[in-house]
Amino acid sequence: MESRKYCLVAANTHFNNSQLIYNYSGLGELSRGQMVTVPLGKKEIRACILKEELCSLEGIEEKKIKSVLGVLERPFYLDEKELSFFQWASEYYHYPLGPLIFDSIPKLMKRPRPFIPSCGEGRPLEFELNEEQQNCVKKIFPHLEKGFGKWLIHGVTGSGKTAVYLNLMKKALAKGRSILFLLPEINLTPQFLRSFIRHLEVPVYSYSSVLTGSQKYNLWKELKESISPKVIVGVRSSIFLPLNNIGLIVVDEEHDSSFKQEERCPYNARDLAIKRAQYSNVPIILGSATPSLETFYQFNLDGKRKKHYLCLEKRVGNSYFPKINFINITKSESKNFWPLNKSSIEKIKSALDKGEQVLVFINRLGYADFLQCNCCGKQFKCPNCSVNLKYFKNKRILNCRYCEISISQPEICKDCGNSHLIQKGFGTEKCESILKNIFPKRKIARFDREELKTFKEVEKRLDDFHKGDIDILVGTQMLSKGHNFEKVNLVLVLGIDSMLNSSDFRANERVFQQIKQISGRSGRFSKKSEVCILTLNQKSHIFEYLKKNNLKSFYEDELILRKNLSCAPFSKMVNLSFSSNLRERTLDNVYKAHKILNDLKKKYFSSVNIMAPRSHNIEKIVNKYTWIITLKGSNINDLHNILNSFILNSKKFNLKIKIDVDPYQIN
DNA sequence: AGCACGCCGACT
DNA sequence: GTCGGCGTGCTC
Repeated sequence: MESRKYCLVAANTHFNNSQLIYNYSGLGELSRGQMVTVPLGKKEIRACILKEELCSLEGIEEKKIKSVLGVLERPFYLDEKELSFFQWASEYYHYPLGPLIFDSIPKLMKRPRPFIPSCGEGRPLEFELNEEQQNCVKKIFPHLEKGFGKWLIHGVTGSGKTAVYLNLMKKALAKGRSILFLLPEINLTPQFLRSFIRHLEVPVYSYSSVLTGSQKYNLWKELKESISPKVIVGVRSSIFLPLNNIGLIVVDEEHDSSFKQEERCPYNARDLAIKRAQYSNVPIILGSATPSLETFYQFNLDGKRKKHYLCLEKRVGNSYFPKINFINITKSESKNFWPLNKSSIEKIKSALDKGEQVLVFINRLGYADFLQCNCCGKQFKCPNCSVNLKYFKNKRILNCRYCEISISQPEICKDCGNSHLIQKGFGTEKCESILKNIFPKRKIARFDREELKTFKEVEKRLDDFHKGDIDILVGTQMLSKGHNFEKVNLVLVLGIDSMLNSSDFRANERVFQQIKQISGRSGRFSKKSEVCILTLNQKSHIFEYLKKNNLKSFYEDELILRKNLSCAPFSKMVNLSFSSNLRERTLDNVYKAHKILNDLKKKYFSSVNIMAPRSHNIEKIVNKYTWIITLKGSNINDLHNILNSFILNSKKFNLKIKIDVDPYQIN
C-alpha cells in the first residue's frame, strides 16, 4: 500500500488565505507551479501547487483533506520565476495568492478561436535622433546586457521619448530578447501601437481589456510556448503575462494613476514592473513628462541613482513650449459667459479668427454639479450614495456617478414646492452650450465619456477635429494625454480650483501633472502658443512654478511638505477600509480595529503610526458605508508585520475589510 | 469570498 | 403556509 501524498496549493478562493492542503496519491508526481482542479465544499475550483510531498499536515484533521481532481495540461503552469513573483506580490499587497494568480490567468476555453498578432513591418525610423535623445540611448544601451537597473527618462511633452524607446527596443530585440511595454490606457493612444508595428520587425501584441477570453487564452498559450523575440504593449494587467526571455521593460507615463488597480488586489503595475525587472534581472525604463514624486525622489535624492536620471528638455522639431497664463475669474463681469469670462472669450475669438482650433478642458461632466432649491436650500441627493446628483440638461436627467440611479429632471422642489431650482457648478456640457451661444457660427463639440462611449466614436471625433470640421473641442482628462493637434495654439483649463481644494496629499502633484500634460496639447507645431488657466487662486504657489516652468523647485518644495506630513515617499502608507451596509456596524468594526491595531503597536510595532478612523470622502456609496484607518511608517517590516498580525484577528470582524498598500487616493 | 442553513417577520 | 432578508458557520 502506497503511503498518502499531500500537497499545499494556492486555490482560487479567499478561504484560509487561499492556502489549502489536498491529497494526490495515485495521481503520479506533481510539482510546484503545476495547476490542478480541486473540490472545495460543493464546488470545483482551480489551484496552483505550492509544495508537494508535505511532511506535516499543519494540524488539519486527515479526514477533512480531499483529493486533487485532475491536473491541467500545459500551458497552464507557472515556472519558478513566475510563481515567486506572484508570491512576492501576494505578500507585499497582503492579498491571497490563489485569487491573485487566477485573476490574471485566462479562463479555460472549450473551443478557443485562433488569434493572430500584428507583425512588425520593420521600417527604418523616419528621423534622426537629436543630441538629447542620442545621449539617452547612449547611456542606457551599454546596460541592456548588464542585468537589473532602473532608469528614468524625464522628457517634456513632445520631446520624443517614443523614438528613444524604439531605438533601445530595436537593440534588445536584435539580441533575441522580448520586451514588455506598459502604458496607462491603450485605447486612448493607438499611435504607440501603430508606430511599434511600423518600425519593429517582430510580432507586436497589444493587451488590454478589449481582448476576448479566447484571445487572452491564445496569447497566454503562445507566450508560454515560445521564446522568440516579441513585444507586448499592454495595460497594467499585462505585468503578469508569461513573457519569456525578457530583455527590457518600459513603463511609459509612469506617474499615471491607471497603473494603480483599485478593485480586487490593489497593486501598482509600475512598482510591480520594477520588481519583475529585478526578478528577470533586466533593465527597466520609466518615462514621463511629469514623474510622480516617489519616482523623482528615488532618482534624484539617492546619489548613486542620479546618473540614471535622464532629461529630455527640448521639444523635437520646431515647436516651443506654450506660455502658461492665468485668468482671474474673481470679478465676474457678465453672468452670461459663466463659467468663462470676457477675456477668455476674447482669446478664443482671436485664435479662431486666425484659423486655429481651440481646446477647452474641464475635469467634470454634465451641465451642473447639482440642483438646489432657491427657497428652502434642498439639494437633490442620491438616495444610495452620499453625493449630490449631477444635472445633464440634454438628457433632462439627474444622475449619480457612483450608482446607476437616474431620475428625470425635477420641475419643482419636492420639499417646498418652489419652482426656482438653481444650477450649481458646471461641466463639459454647460461649457459647450455657453460656447455655442457665444459662437453660433462655429462648430463646437465635446470629448468626454458621456458623449463618446466607444473606441470608434472617440476615433471619429478625433478625426473630425484633425480634419478641421470642429473649431472648439470641449473635453475632460481624456483629451489631455498623447494627442498631437496641428492647429491648436490655445488651450483653456477650467475647474482646476476644485482640484486644488482637495484634501488629498497628492492634490498639488495632480494639479501640476494635469496642467503640464494639458500644456503638451498646445503648440506642438508652432512657435507661439498659450495655455490659460481660469482660477480664483491666482496666487497659488504651484502656479508660480508652472509659470516659470520651474519643475525641480516644485518637486523639491513638495517633497519638503511630504516629509513634514510623513507621507509617501518618506513613509510607507497603508489604508485599511471597512465597509458594510449599516453605518453603525461599520463604525463598531472600525473602532474595534483601531483598538486592536493600537494594542499591537504598543506591544510590538512602536514605529507604526496609526491614524484615527475617518469616513471615506464619500461615506456612503451604493448603500455601503466605508470608514478608513491609515497606517504610516518608515519601518517597512513593522508595517507588514502589524498587517499580518491584524489579519490573524480578522475573523472577529463582520464586514468587508480591504487592505490597500501604497494607496493612491487618500480621501 | 461564496454558499447553505436556519431563524424571523411580512404577506397572500 | 412560503418567500425573502440576514446572521452564522463552513470550506483543506
